[in-house]
Amino acid sequence: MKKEHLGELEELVLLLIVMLKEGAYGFALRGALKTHANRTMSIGSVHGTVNRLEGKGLIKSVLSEATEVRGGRRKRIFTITASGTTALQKSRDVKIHLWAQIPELSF
Amino acid sequence: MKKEHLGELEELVLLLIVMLKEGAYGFALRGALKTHANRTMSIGSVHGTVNRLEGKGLIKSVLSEATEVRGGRRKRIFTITASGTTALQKSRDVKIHLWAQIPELSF
DNA sequence: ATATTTGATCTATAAAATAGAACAAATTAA
DNA sequence: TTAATTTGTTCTATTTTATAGATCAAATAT
Repeated sequence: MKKEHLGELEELVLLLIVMLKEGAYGFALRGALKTHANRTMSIGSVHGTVNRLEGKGLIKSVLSEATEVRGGRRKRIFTITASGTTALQKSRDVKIHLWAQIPELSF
Repeated sequence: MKKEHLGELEELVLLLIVMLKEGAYGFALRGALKTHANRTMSIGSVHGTVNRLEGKGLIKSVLSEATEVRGGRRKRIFTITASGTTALQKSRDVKIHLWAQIPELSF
């Protein structure tokens, strides 16, 4: 029974992939997770998430050319797909709707 | 190693508990999940989530008195705690922040 | 050649999400 | 007064997500 909703981390990573644009690859995502969401994660965790996201068709990836920095290997660059965008908007809409009903949380 | 972030469903349920107020119990949550988030879930799933939330101290529960409707048993009423509210605000803040950086999603 | 650095992949485990059956208590009907 | 119905929670099992850490690979330094 395949789950059809975005996990919490999946949503974060999707958002970060859009934000980072051409710079969205493993280590960069890990860094962005830290600076933008205050999440310290292992690189394995990040790759587990993007692999899952790609398996669901919410993102796709291509290998970039190697750069000239010391050790700079080819990066796997991620970009969001149309269904990824839809999933993001859907989950955002639900939350916006719910928050709107709850003035008592002083949002 | 205990996870410290709100799962996707946990967040939804937390929000719904605040929204439903005194009416926040198992079946009502299941109904609200359907009408407000378009999620069809078994009652077992809902209770699994509230139990987890209570174990984390994000909500608490009390048994209400039985009502006089046919079969109306005592309900387990859930209310959010201070840390539950904090968790909700934290996760909301992160998303607001990220969405704000991504005008290209036409939010 | 061989360290060093940047990066992805593999393996294992814990936690979250999910369904469905079992159980319990109240009301209604026979 | 007891069987059926209704409202509700709890228990058990399984799948999917989340997580860390080690391993593997390729590029630049020395």
